[in-house]
Formats: sequence, structure tokens, C-alpha cells
Amino acid sequence: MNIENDTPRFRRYTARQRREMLIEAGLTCLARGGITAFTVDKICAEASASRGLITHHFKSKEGLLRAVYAAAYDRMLGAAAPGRVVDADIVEMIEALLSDELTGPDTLRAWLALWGEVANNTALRNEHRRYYDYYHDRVIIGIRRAAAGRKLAIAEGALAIMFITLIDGLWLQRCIDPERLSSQDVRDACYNLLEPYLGPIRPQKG
Amino acid sequence: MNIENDTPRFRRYTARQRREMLIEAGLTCLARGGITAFTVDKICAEASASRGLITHHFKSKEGLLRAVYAAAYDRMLGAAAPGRVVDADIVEMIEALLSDELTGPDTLRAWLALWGEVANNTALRNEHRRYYDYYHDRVIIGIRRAAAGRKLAIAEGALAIMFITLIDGLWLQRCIDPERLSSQDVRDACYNLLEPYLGPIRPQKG
DNA sequence: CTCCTTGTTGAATAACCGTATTATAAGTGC
DNA sequence: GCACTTATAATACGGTTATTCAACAAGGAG
Repeated sequence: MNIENDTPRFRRYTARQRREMLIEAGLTCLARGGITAFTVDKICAEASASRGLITHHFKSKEGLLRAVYAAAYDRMLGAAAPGRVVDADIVEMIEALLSDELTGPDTLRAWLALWGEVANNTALRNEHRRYYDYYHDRVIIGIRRAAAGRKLAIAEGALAIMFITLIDGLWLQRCIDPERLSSQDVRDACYNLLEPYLGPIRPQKG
Repeated sequence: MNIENDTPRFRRYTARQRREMLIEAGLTCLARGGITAFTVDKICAEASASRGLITHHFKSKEGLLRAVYAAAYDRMLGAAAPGRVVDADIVEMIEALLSDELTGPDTLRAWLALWGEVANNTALRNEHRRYYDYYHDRVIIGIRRAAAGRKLAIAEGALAIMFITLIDGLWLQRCIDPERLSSQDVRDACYNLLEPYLGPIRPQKG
């Protein structure tokens, strides 16, 4: 039939490209309406793809969700841990974890939806633990360096737990009600937590 | 017809009783499977009620969700703020906020699901703000009392934000992965946060 | 130009969703 | 014991869900 139509009916991407498109669309849907909006129809519409593709590339919707979770964590760790914070400076780590890139409302809403799934999905929780361990280790390294040559009045591990927990809480609050905490409040909280134990680390203004 | 059957076909509760049964069932479903499991069918099955009752008593499923959120917050504040902590002792407040009653896995999973909805539902967010303001005020009172007669090196409001945020983060982490943080880790984090600013407040063992 | 792999489409399906509606009966006031 | 209110049950309905599957076509290999 449509021999005369010279525009192809669809674009054929590589498997890798299409997977990334679907993951990105999944994150967008999570940010837009939580796990309720993480729907085959909505995701495929967002990605301009047909319904069958999620099954084809990820075996199931659940498979896509796992890939989305891994991608979200990779972005967070990519911004906060390796590369640009390769020498694990705790101040750089704080600034990275509080950067607009990681704390935009859409990103945080997606995280909140994913956390909810981790709490209810054993397979996802195992994935979570691997990533969390890596994150935790990076923070400890940063704290250890910042405290170099000084005697800490607290175990590094305990301080790392407090720091990570505070970051999580800050993200959660900014997610639930973005207008509540200013970005200055958020930074102050981080430094106020660490400085009693690490001494002054707050970067000078200007 | 069934005149001979002397056991009534159903029990007729007061509106107040039935509402509480449905709210309780709603919380159970949220804890069991997140917002995805907050379903008319599942809730009514859990409450041993028929499907029409949610509409009848709450006008809509959304109405029940609002009631569930209010009930969850009332329980939290009831345990942590008034009555038993009427004189706003910060240590009692910490112990109440970390009590098994408030930090059981089911309770926390329900909270996580509710937070996800608050982030996506404007009507719920307004409700949230009212409760949160009250909670925040109680914490500030507790901090002010603990610091009585001493000069704080930090604003009460800033410390209250840090404290509330840390509690939120602790709940979140225990919710995502309950085996991660021991209850001792959780208590230590709270006291480690406050003591640099308030001085020793940790209760002695035994 | 032809074959073949595989990314893609979209209809079909069965299960489930929330709500509206109707009939019923339990409890209350009289 | 009668009438009335309303909590309850049960069904029906339109919409949405995830998944399956057969047909299709894009693009590379030869």
C-alpha cells in the first residue's frame, strides 16, 4: 500500500538509544505524578513510542522501573562522588549534593516515588543497598580527609550516617514542600551539622 | 425471604465507627503496598465492608485519603507533642518521635506513601502545612527550654529545622531499609546533632 | 538487489479501577 | 408495632491497566 509515502512510518533507533529514551520518559512520568503516573501508556506517549516497546526492551514494566532506579542513582553518584569530586572534598560533595542539578523539584519527586517502591519491592531494595553502600563509603572518605591530622570527637561512621540522613531529610522536605526551605537554609543545615565535629569548613562568600 | 435466618446479614455501625474502620484499613493498605494498594476494593476488603461505603462516608476515595493523612499526623503529634510532652522536654520529644509506636515499619511505609501524595496533590499539601507548622513550633519550644539560661551559638529556628529534618531523614532511611539503622544509631544521631549546641542532654543509661 | 535480523506497531485481551445507582435492612423515634 | 432515616450490599458501567501476539518494516549483510 503506502508505497507512495516517502516518509517512513517510524524511526528505528538502536536498542541502547531506545532504552535511554524510555528511561528518561519514565523519570519524567514519575516526577509528574508519582508512581501512579508510571504507566505503560503514559511512558510510551512521553517517549513517542508504541506500547510494545517497554516489553520488548525491558521484558516488563518492572524491568523498566529497575533500570530507571539505577539511572537515577547513577546520576546522583555521578554528580556527587566520582570525577568532579575525585579527591572526595567534603565541601565539594555538599555543594554537589545540593546543586540545582540534583535538587530540582522534578528530580526530587521522582526520587520520592522511587523510594516508595524500594520500600515495597524486595528486588529494588537489593539494588538500593549496593548503591547506598558505595555512597556511604564516599562520604566517609570525604569526612576522613576533612578531619585529617585532627582527633575527631566522633566516629567517622556515625558522622557519615548523620550527614547522609540529613541530606535525605533535606531532599524529602524540599520535595514535599519546595517553598518551605530556602537553599540557604539547606546549606546552613549541612555545615551546622558538620562543623562542631570537623571545625570550620564553610566556604567564604565571594 | 430469609425471615428464618436470625443472624443479621451485616453489622450496622455508627458513622464515626465505620469511618475509623475505613481509615485504619486505608493505613494498612498504604503500609502494605504503597499508594498503588490504596484501592477501594482492597480497603473495603481489609475493613470487611462493601465497596459503596467509601463513597458513602467520605464522598470519594480522595476524601478518605485526606482523612487518612489527617489521622496519621494526629497520631504522630498526639504521641510527640501534647499531653505526655506537655512541658515540651526535648528529650521526651526525641524518645517519643523514635518510639516503636511511631517508627514501626508499617507506620513508616504508610508515611512514605502519604508524602508521595503530598508532593503531587495541592489540597493535601495545604493540610500538610498546617500540621507541619504546629510540629515545628513544638520543637522550637522544646529547644528553647533545653537551652534555658544559656547563650545558644545558633538560632533556635535553624536548630529546629536541622532537628526536624534529621528526624525525617531517619524515618525515611528506616522506611526504605529497616535493617540498615539500629535504633541506637538513630538515637545517637539525634543527640549528636543537638548536644554541640545544647550541651549534654543524653539520658543516662539505667 | 535479496535475505534476514530485529526494532516497531497496534489491536486484542483480561483484569482491575472508581463511581453511580438501586434495593435492602438495621436501628431509632414515636 | 409502625414509620422513617440511613448504613449497607450488590451490581452495573465506562474507563484504564499491563501484557501478549501477529503482522510489519527499517536497515545492514551478503
